[in-house]
Amino acid sequence: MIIGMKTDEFKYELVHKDKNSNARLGLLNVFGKLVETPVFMPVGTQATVKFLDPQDIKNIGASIILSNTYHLWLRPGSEVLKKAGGIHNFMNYDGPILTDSGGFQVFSLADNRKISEEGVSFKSHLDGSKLFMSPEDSIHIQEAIGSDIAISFDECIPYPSSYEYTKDSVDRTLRWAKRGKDAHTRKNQALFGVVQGSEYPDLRKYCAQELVKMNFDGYSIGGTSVGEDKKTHYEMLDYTLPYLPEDKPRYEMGIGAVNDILEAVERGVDMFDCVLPTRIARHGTLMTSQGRITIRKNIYKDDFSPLDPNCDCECCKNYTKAYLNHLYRANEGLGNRLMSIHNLRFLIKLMEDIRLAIKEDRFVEFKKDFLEKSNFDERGF
RNA sequence: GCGGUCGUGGUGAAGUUGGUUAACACACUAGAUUGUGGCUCUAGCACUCGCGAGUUCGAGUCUCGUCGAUCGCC
Repeated sequence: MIIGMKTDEFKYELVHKDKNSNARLGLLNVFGKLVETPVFMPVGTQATVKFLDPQDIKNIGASIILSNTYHLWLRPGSEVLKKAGGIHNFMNYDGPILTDSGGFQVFSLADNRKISEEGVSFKSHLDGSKLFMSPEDSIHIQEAIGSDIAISFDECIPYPSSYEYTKDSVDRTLRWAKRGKDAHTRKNQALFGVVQGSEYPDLRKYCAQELVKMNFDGYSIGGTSVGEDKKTHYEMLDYTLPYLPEDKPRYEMGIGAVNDILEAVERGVDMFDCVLPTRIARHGTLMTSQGRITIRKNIYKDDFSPLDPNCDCECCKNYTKAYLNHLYRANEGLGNRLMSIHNLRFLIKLMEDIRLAIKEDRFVEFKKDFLEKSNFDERGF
């Protein structure tokens, strides 16, 4: 907590705007806990960033993490989290936590879902039981979880979707946003609305403007990176960001490739989360200053150099590629932990560099430079 | 010494009454991975059935020999 920072408010402060782009440096006061933006939020779906404990999370420089309403609702359930005194107590992590609404999971991994005006019925991926989630349910669960930032329950539609379907869906998502906002009672929890609208400029604009009228604490941009090409992806941002207020944080959901992050920051996005760094780490793919390294390959079995000589993480400072190759092949938990730490640190360090570049009005050069030197392919990892 | 059983890829092993491209798993190799179902998904990888000879149109599958492993008996 910073002295003078109010512990009872959620506030975004625009610190500096880059002279040559829409990139912006900001400070987010999350009820007394400080988050510098642009920021990358590690994902801890089930009240844990897989393989990392809270000390690891702090050590890599993460200032806020993400968790998930759908997963925590199914297990351990709202009652347990209430009894625990909220997710911070439960997982022994005192930093800010944002919860996704569960909307995405209902659409991405639950079977037999049916969307109605009231909400979504679907089958649990754990035991197949029939469940139902309404926008109000999502908010109530997030209040029980006790996250610092809650997200409106929205429909993340596939790409491509027809204009007609998208229009209907946007209207429903807006009605759901209103209902969620009306159901939200916690004063010490911020609530973000989610802009949908697929690739359609007027629908993105409409959705953003209608949400802004409802005056949320921040605005998420959803429905990107769902199969569209990069050009379309960035256009979706172009169609959305001009309609979001300057004094509120903007969060693009589910983004973690370096080119996507840089393009979004350039357009004025402040917050990101993604499973990408941790998921690919567990599968043996690492993002480094030399480009992409697939650690499971045979060429690393006796390579005793560090994973990334330019990285300051626990993994790179203390261990060799050969050791990581061995840990991967032996399916040892330590490998998952070290490689997750590295990939997260890589992105968090990128965000630190981005913030410095914005502060010094050289973001555009920084971006160009980074992309030229990074050796990643067009996917951005 | 006698009798039985077995001998298939890096590994464990399927292989009907002998019949097209030798199952499957692990390992290995190469991909995938963006609001997380950690240990996932996709694809590839065996001129060959211990060795030699024979029977047959055709043998991993039958016969003989030989080498090796293993069990039992003396």
